[in-house]
Amino acid sequence: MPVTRLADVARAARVGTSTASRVLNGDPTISIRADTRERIQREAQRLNYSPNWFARGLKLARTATFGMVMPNLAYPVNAEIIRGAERAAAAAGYVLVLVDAEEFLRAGDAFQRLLQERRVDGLLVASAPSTTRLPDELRGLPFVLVNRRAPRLGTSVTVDDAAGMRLAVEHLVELGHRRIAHIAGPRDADTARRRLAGFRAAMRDAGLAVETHFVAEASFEEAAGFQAMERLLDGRPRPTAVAIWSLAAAIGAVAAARRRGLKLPEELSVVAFHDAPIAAYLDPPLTTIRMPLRELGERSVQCLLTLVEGGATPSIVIRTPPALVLRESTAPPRRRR
Amino acid sequence: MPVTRLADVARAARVGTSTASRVLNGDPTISIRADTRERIQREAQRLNYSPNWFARGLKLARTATFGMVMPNLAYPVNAEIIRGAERAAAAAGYVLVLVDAEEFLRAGDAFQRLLQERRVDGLLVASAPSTTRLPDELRGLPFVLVNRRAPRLGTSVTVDDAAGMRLAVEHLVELGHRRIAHIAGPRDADTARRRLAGFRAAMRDAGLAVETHFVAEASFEEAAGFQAMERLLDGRPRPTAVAIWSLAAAIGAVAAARRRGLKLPEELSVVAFHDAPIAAYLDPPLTTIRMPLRELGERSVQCLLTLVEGGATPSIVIRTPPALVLRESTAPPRRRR
DNA sequence: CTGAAAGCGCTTACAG
DNA sequence: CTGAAAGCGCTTACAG
Repeated sequence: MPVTRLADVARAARVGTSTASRVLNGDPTISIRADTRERIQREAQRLNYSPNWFARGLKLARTATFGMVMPNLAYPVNAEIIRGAERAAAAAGYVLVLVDAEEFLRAGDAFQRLLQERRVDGLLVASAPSTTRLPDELRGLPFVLVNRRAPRLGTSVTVDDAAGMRLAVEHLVELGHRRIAHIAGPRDADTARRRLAGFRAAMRDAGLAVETHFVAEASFEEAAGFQAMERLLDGRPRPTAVAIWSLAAAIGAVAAARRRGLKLPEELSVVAFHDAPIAAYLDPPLTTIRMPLRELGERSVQCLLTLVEGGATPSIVIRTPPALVLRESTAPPRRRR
Repeated sequence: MPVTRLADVARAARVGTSTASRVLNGDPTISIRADTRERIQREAQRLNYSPNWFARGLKLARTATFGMVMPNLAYPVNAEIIRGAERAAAAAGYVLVLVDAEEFLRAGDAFQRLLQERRVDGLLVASAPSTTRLPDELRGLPFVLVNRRAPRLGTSVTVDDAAGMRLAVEHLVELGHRRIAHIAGPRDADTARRRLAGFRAAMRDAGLAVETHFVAEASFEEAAGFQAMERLLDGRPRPTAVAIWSLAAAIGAVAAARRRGLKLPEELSVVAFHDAPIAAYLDPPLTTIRMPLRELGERSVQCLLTLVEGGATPSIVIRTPPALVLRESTAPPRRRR
């Protein structure tokens, strides 16, 4: 494969490489005869020229690449954040490179090199628990925290988790529920803490008590949701409804309720935080809270862009209102039982 | 951030850059006094040196990076392939960079540049339909098709889809089913065709007929599985069991059966191709066929590695036997009804 | 045993 | 209006 170099284009267009470079990069300070410019562009096209990325990167110390560190690539909810980020990055001429967080955090491994060798201009760090220490190699590299707030660490972009969970509670209250429980996420996940706070605030505003045994903690996975629901159902009085911090945990939780022989939604209403296509095909189809995740991805990239260009940017909370996706896992509580 | 260059290390160790380079890269042809070597290594360590990736890439025309084009990042099944590939790549000193197939195939967009600018040494192309044309920019770049067989295109690594589907059918036959249907994938997906072939072969070997209306086609998504199941259930005689080509389609299909009021597994047995944690939490928990997907990822990287090093490699079919994961969506058929 | 020098393919002051 | 030249940070024949 004979690769076309800038010199080839310049020769073909009968100009110097500097002129070719400036035309092809749209240098605004250049003044050049229209026909020369066209000749250069035509030849570049004809020879199918594209600049050698390494030569350019070496010269400019700039990669036009962002890395995105994502835990749980398998979680359908994350796909939407990724998609948003990819679009925004592409629009700005950047390539987005995805990195599995688990691999990323393993010290000494290949991904550390992404940073150490400055192969990316900036990093989007998504959804890691607050306790995670960012690798030292990150020093000096612009990054933004996606869906995670940690003021001491740096700029972050998050959605309004509390508002989302409030919406869930309000829906349940409106249906007539009073004994509403919450399956919360781990304490070290700030998203989880905000959802819990939103839950408590909404309950307070509705004049409802949150008994201690109405909050169960579950990590992200189905299995944890399953166990948390079992604990909830062991308590007395039993809740008539539960708002769950993640879709995966909700799927596990619903399985636990079913296993106990509870009829959903008649005997127990469930609403899950985050929506995904699969929610519509569960038994029962899950009522969910849809968050502006694509926007989350887009805005995160925009923040990173200004950081990379040397600007400063405050942390952002996306206030686009969450939406209730009404399906069949919520209903008015049974009267007495 | 003052970045350490090779020259800094060389100066600190009081050697030339060529010597430093050779020592740090473990050049086997070098002969050097042990203490000099140690001095160089010590200084590199102390100054926290890591080579500039662009300079090296420019010189060597080699990136130590593989790209992996993956459709449907959200599909939990893919996560396992990715994980396997990442591990194998890291073990060989390569970074694996994930690219969303949808973005990838959009012409003229940022990801084309990954190829055109030779930012990766090779490409893993996963699961695209057979009709997809690979972009022209791919010319000359080593690539392997993952989970897709297309001899005219190039080397591929696949699993034994037919054996997997055969296992599903045999399980159903053993339970006593005779009217077994199949929800197949799109005809343009070669994985789907092989699963269909495996289905037919296993049915034939069991002496069972496959009536035309016992094969329904569904794309990858839940919604398509839902519709395919409806078509299957509209036919007469009705199947007592169905083997489904993808987990997502199976989730949709089960929802359709449930919507019709069918009791699973008593009135209808279902087995899904591919396993994932979520399968255990569905209603009923899904019996699935577990394929060696991690191995698929690993072997694909190994193939790409030999390709990149200039070797030739035949296409591979991984013969590791698939496993039946027995859960609660399969049972003997009801007698008469 | 070790180092000076060329060159990978760009961009960009600088000089006409 | 345009081009020659330096230099980004490496690696590697080549010469001692």
